[in-house]
Amino acid sequence: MERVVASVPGRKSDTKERILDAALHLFATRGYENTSLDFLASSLGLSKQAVLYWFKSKDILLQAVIERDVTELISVLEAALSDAGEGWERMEAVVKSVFRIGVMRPELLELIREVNRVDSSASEMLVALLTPLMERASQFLQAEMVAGRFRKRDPRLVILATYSMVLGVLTDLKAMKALGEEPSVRLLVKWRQELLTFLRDALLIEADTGR
Amino acid sequence: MERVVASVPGRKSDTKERILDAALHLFATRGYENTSLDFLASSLGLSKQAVLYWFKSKDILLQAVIERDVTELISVLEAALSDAGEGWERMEAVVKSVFRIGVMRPELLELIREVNRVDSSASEMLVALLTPLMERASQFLQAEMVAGRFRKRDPRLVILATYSMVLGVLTDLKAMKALGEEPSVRLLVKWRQELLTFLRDALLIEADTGR
DNA sequence: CAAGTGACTTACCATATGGTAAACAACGCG
DNA sequence: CGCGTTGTTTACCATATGGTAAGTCACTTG
Repeated sequence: MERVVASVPGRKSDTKERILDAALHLFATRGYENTSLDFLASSLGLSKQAVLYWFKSKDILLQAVIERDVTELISVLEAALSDAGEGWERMEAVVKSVFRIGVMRPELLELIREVNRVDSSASEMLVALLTPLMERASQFLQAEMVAGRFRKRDPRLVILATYSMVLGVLTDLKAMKALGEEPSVRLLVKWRQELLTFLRDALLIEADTGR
Repeated sequence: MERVVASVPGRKSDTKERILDAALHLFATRGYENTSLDFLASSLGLSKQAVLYWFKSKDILLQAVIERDVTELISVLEAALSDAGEGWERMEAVVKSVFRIGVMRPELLELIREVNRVDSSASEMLVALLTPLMERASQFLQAEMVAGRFRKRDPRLVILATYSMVLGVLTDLKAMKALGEEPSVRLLVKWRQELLTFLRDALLIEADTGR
């Protein structure tokens, strides 16, 4: 409806990527059902059919967004889960990674929330993508517990709780409003620290790691 | 589409309540945009116009659901926040209340998730309803911190984190699937206990309350 | 018992939506 | 230069959706 960049109809266009970008943004911020192909297309200065040329259906578009962006997200987390040192350091690295994403590309996290909600083949895809990561995280936690560094808990609960907490702090903006806070980067930085401490107290077994 | 109970068209019908019940259920499980008035009505054996007779628009229906059900939810929490003893006991009572609701009437919590997401006047209403409760909870936490029973944290973060965590454990079923768990009451009871311990470690200052 | 009212239903409608079919423009290639 | 390919548009469509208007039917009340 505004962005009539009008790339030459000829060859080699970056349209596909631009559609994926817009879809990520709109699905995340306005919701999947609430984003029509017409709206999405015209926000790029395209007709709906151009979108349907690249992605045969809306559902397939959603799947493509997930495949591109969630895969990226997961690889970032996988990296954090592998790189950093032992025990708490590693846990901290993962949480910090998520926060970094939450600040720089909040739409990625909102997309996950959204896909988790929508009833489509896309959500199964998300589960399939997420499962190995969960499995790795679970094994990490279990190892830490056996080593006596983390309190013994059901690792799956720890994951789900942490996941919900971090995602919640980063995406539940409406709830923030009810708390009388406007979300800002400054606040998120502060809360990241507090949340890490919160998690540490909950997980780590006291061994005066330098309080 | 099936439930053609056919109450007498005459007087005094419970239709209004039945519509609210169905709306709560469908909005929570299928989402607001994804639930058409036609579908909702026919699930009650009514025509769409009967629904529009009681509620002038879909948005107003959503607001009515919130007004009826979220108010109820909040009063339950208010009660938990007032009744129980001091310190951790009270915190525990609140969390247990939420879990009780999550087990017995999961739709109530799912509705909150849903409304938090939908962009409508309804979400402002939710914020308005939730704000006083948040305020009370915040004051409670602050008092506990001053009294030296709870660790000193930003109360709003504690609320948001706890809120997200509990709601997440209770509603993020898809995430559970990725963890290889089918949600069941048995599991929830177990996780309620674990989550409480998790929270206690994070919040309570050690004073050997009977570890 | 006639008029009104409460609780619906049937008819209807404008609009939005996902999607199909076909035309069309620019380019690369033989 | 003609011709297929790629990317895109214009036309079109069936269906779904929220909502309006008016009718209907039973019961209540003056």
